[in-house]
Amino acid sequence: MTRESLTSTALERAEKHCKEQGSKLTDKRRQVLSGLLASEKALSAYELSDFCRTELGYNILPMSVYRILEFLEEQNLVHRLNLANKYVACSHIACEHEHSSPQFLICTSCHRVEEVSLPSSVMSSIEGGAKNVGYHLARNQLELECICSDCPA
Amino acid sequence: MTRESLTSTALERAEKHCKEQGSKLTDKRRQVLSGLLASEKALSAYELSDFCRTELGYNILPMSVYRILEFLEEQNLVHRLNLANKYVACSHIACEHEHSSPQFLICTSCHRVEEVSLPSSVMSSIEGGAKNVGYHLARNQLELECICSDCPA
DNA sequence: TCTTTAAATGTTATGTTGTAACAACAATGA
DNA sequence: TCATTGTTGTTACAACATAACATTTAAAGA
Repeated sequence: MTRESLTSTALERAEKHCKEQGSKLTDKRRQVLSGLLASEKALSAYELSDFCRTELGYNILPMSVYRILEFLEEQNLVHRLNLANKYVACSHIACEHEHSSPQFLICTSCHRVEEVSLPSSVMSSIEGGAKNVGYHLARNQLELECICSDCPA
Repeated sequence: MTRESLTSTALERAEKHCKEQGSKLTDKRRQVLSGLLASEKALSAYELSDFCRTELGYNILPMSVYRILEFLEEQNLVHRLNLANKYVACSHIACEHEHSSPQFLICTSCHRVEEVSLPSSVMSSIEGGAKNVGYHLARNQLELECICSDCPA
């Protein structure tokens, strides 16, 4: 599949998904999501606003991007990466696969992101370690600073 | 041991550590480190500047705090938490214990931080998962959003 | 000791990221 | 149609971070 058809498939799925949730994927929201999909990496709200304008001709101010990203995150269509203060499109929009606890490998050089599934023993081991000191996980999300195969070490 | 004596022990160790590295723990650096130790939680550079001034009477502008935190991080006396954009004093300054890969449980409510040691199998399992998709870890540091025992869920 | 040099800190300005508050507009249902 | 709600536009500002240069302090060598 080409990137374009992958993106359009993802947008169809996203629209359907929103409808099922009783909300709507408006034009602006579709534009923001398609921008994030097209960029193929993690972007800050400001970067995404720029990308939408310069690459796709969509004029969306950062303030709106923030709001729309918040909406898309509630719909599980994008993920917020707190480690990088950036957002990525969920890599499972276009496939049927249902993800459990999202785990992200973030390239600190080019900001490409790989969404992986580590063995559940990892998360339970971490959760156990936290419990030992009286903490419990607020979020089942693992974010790791990495270097990807395209970037020099 | 009281908190005060723990802090002064930590400061002594820190000074010794710096000397061994051929650098110096100056007055300002000591003040910043003691502020972070006294706060007993993770603080941003601006929060730490405030804390030093209002709680300890040390007047250090944020710009200097940033520089000093950078120095202290190089010395492994403080850790930068990218997940929270804050800093914590290393919990191993005052003890002999040498830490391997630092792993932090961060209370998203009160910003108390627990520095733990998870079984090495966890990190190697994560590293393996990364390698499978052509990534490798840039930093052996795990940061997790938690709720601590003092805060309501 | 004096001088030179380097290191540390002070100061000001500015860039970046994120949010608050309210206005304007659009869609929906009675 | 009108009222209600949801979405987007707009402006202002708060918080976080760094750049550039001045000043002070410490260290090292003559």
